[in-house]
Amino acid sequence: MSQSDESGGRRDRFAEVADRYDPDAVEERAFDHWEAVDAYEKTTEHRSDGEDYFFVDGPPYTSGAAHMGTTWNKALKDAYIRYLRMQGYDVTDRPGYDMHGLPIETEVEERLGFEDKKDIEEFGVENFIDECTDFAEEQLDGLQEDFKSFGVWMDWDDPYKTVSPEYMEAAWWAFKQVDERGLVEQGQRSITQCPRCETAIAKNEVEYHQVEDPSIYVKFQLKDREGSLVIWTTTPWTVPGNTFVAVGKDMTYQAVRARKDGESEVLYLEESTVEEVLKKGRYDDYEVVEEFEGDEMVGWEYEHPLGDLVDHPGGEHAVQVYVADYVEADRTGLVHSAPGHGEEDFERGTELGLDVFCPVGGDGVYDDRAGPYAGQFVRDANPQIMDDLEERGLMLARETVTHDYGQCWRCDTDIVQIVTDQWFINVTDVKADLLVNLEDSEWYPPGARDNRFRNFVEEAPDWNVSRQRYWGIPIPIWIPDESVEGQEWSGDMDDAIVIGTREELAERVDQDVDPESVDLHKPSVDPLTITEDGVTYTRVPDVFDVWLDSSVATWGTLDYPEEEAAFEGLWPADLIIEAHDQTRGWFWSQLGMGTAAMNEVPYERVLMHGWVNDAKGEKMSKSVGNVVTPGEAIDRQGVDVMRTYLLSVNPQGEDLNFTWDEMDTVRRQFNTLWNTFRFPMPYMRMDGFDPGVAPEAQRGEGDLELVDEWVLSRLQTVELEMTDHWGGFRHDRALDALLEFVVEDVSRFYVQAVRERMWAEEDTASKRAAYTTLYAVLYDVVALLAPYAPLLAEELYGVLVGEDGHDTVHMRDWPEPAEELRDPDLERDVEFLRAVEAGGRNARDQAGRGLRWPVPRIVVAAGDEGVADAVEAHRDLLSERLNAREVELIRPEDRWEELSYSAEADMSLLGPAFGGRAQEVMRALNEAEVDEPSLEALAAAVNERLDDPVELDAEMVEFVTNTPEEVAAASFDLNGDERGVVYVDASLTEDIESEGYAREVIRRVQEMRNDLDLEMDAEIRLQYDVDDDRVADLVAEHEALIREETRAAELGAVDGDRGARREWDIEGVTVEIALEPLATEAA
RNA sequence: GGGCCGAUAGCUCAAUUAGGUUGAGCGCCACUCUGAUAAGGUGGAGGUUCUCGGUUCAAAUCCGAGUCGGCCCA
Repeated sequence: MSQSDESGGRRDRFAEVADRYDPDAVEERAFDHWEAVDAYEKTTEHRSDGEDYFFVDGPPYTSGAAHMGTTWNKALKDAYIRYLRMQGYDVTDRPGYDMHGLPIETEVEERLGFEDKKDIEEFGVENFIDECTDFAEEQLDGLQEDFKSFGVWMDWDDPYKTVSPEYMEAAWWAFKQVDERGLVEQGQRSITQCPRCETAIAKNEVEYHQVEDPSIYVKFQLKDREGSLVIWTTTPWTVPGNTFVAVGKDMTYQAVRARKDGESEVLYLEESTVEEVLKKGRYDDYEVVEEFEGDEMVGWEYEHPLGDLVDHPGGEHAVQVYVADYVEADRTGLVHSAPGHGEEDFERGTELGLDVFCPVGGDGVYDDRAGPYAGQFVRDANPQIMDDLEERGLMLARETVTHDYGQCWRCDTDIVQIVTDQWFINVTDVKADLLVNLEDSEWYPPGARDNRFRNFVEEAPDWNVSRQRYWGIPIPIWIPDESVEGQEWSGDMDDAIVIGTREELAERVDQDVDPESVDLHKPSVDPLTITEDGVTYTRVPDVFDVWLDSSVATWGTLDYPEEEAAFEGLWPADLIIEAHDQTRGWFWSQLGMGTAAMNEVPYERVLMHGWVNDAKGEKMSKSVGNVVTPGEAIDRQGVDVMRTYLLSVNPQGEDLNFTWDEMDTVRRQFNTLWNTFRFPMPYMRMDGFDPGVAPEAQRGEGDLELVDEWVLSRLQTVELEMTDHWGGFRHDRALDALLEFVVEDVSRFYVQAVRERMWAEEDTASKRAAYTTLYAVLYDVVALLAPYAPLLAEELYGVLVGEDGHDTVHMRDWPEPAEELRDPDLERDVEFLRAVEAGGRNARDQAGRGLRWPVPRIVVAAGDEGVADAVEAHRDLLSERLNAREVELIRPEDRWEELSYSAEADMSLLGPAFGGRAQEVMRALNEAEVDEPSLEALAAAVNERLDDPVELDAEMVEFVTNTPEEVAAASFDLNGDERGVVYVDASLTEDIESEGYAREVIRRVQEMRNDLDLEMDAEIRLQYDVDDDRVADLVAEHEALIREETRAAELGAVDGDRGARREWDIEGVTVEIALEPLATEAA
């Protein structure tokens, strides 16, 4: 940090920059600078009067570290926040963290060595919640440090946390709105339950794995007719709960008489399954007795297979056959249905008005109604149930099957499907509103909304928001305390109390509560009771599904309802940015909650990005070992390169395949960028160039030359394009435009073109014009770069402005293109010229004449008017770029008269046509040379050589263009379209040789200067001897040029042995060069 | 098993909106250049546009069926 000063790493304007771009050094300096000048605070303050822009951070879950996907997400958010600020907006940038939920509970349970809920109860719920809080805060700190290290600017001092009282209040408030709209209800649902965690878990929290389960075929004996229905199941433990058998309405069933060991019985099976099932039952043979359509079987009664053991409620319509649309024609085509377990069974059973019988508790253990199985864990009871069926002669076949089965995502316990009381938000009641509100959000990419999201919303079931756990927002429902005699809740929400705020809580509960300081977690609110109209209410014990927490983030971010002003002014969110997995996550939960609570979608724009996969497009996973962490990427190439790489790919829904190669490419481009900045600094410093404090105002000042006007015009065009791309959420394309401009236009063309002007020792108007132009370009480039590579941009901005300007580049306005500097015609002309130039270099290459040697002339045969006009208008530039004394232009309608044409004969056509004269004609053809490539001219030339004229055919000949001696030719094209030919006359004259040799000498001197590590403007004593009198004279003609280019204050013949000396071979001539630096004047 | 998305040069992507000879950058090879030097210039190799089938004078593009990868759901 030797170069830093008290302003925190900002250095003098035009200070010397390192030879190479060194991300570590740059980033350390920039971070220090930010801290020293309070760059973040100053930037937000700077925009505090701007138009509001309400961005909402989707809160990452506080378990686990930031991975490359999180990094991409935060880099995107940071880039847009920076960009929007540069556009003048006052952007809300409060980060958030999702801190409740089962994942953290299980982490903590694991830490404490807990097995199940009983351990938690013993430990104490309050203690457990404290542990969860500590764990979540610890994780939050880690994540936040990571995000800061990515150069992300958000309000790190004041993140919103889903565990804070004001945030939890936001959830309560929303839930109360939902209740007031009549959309809250308690109800039974078939849910996926983790028997270890003893809670419902969301379906998207279920993971599937391969397990081996029983696979049994069971006979259900019919009551009023002979025979049995045959059903198939992999869950014998659900057979006690059997309430009906489902058939397919239009499927065909057969009654078959099957024989085995001399006995026979009638079995009912779907027709296509008969063979297979009877084989499994080892029957000897069978005959089809009768056929039925599914709906003909409705109402058939059967004996419950375990009816004698289990306390099944039965009921008038139970234990019968019904049709259901979930039946498929496989296995047996008859589906054992237990509304107390399966989801489809439940729905169909409820529809049919059947009692729901679920003799299983939340811990997966049978209750007393299960008779002999009571007290057993359901899966442990499987063998006994199968034995009982066997004993009753009902088991047709008993096998095992390996299939996918769901398990809890946190503790890997196999789930059970049971029916329990849960709390729901009835989103299905407002399905139409959901679909209307969804249209109010604008998605990038648009198809994600209209296909994937809409499909999901259309199919979405009611939202089960209750969890029977501890670490979450308590559900704010109080119902009559049923332990009090004479009180029983009606199940009607009108007879329940829903609390919406802390204030309301304090007002209504029987106990003393301070709304300012109350914590809303279970230990605080569980003991609170409400007594109204003689009825005492207690809170339901459940907590919210953690997805409900983040669904209120748009108002939670604003501390609503505690703070009202911000909500009134800002809500709904202008923009959210998350990955495509959130379609069914946060994008959905917010739409659901927003619609249920306020009938609005809480966000106006969605940028939906993808996931980061490995180089082959496969998911990064620890077990596969293909994970790349952000830390590794930063170690290898730095923060700016990593960010810019992540921001260089399409952000709209597509996954990113992470490759080091691509990241290295960004590094190389930054190196070029770095060199582009480095190049003019020494000159500007030496000349004391002062761009003033408001460099924008200087654009176009001084004697601008064509290239200056051109590069300024290109800059305006690039700004236009970039702004356009940013507006369409394609910042990746904006980045392409920027880097192409920097690398192709500024570095490879403009800097090349102004090199000589900057090198001039005297203070010329031309040099100053080059300074102001390049300065203006670089000044805007740092701004355009800032959202992508905020640290590098900071460093380069510091080099450009020193102590002037803003404290940080991020306070800058996004560059506004200046129409008056934009000249599309000029840009197009230069494009043509660059094409011509490439052709010229190609031709020079062929002629073996490097750019250092001038050529007397080039001739451009323009293929069209556009090229011709461009060459005409900018001859000087072209002659300079191609180092040609003269540029001749041949317009498309003309022909260069120095070309001649000859022809090659096609003997396969000449032979048949001319027979014996073919040889003679061929010779004449090959010798003929004409001025224009026409058949008439050629025929005339040929016939001149022949005694008897012949008729020539166009097919017989192929024209060949002959260029004069010493002339090389190359065609050129633009974007693949051929636009003409460049001819380079590479003939030598004394004049040219003189300059060529002189430049060869200069080049060697430069190399020696370089070897001596001389400062750019260090003066030298130069001596040389040329071992060839003619060449010596030629070189001597350009001594002035040599002095100027090599900063040789003294020039003469080699004398003595002082200084560095070296012998060179230049085109076969030995040249001895000696040089030494002259002492600089006293410093 | 279902929905959505993707597959084009070794890599990253463009060309798909009206069907008309598949392109760029990077990488690679050869030559060249040497005061931006971990650069610059010129040339070159590299493609069954995932596969199969269909529509069409003509398909990377439209239709159908698959394969592989991703997300979500079962």
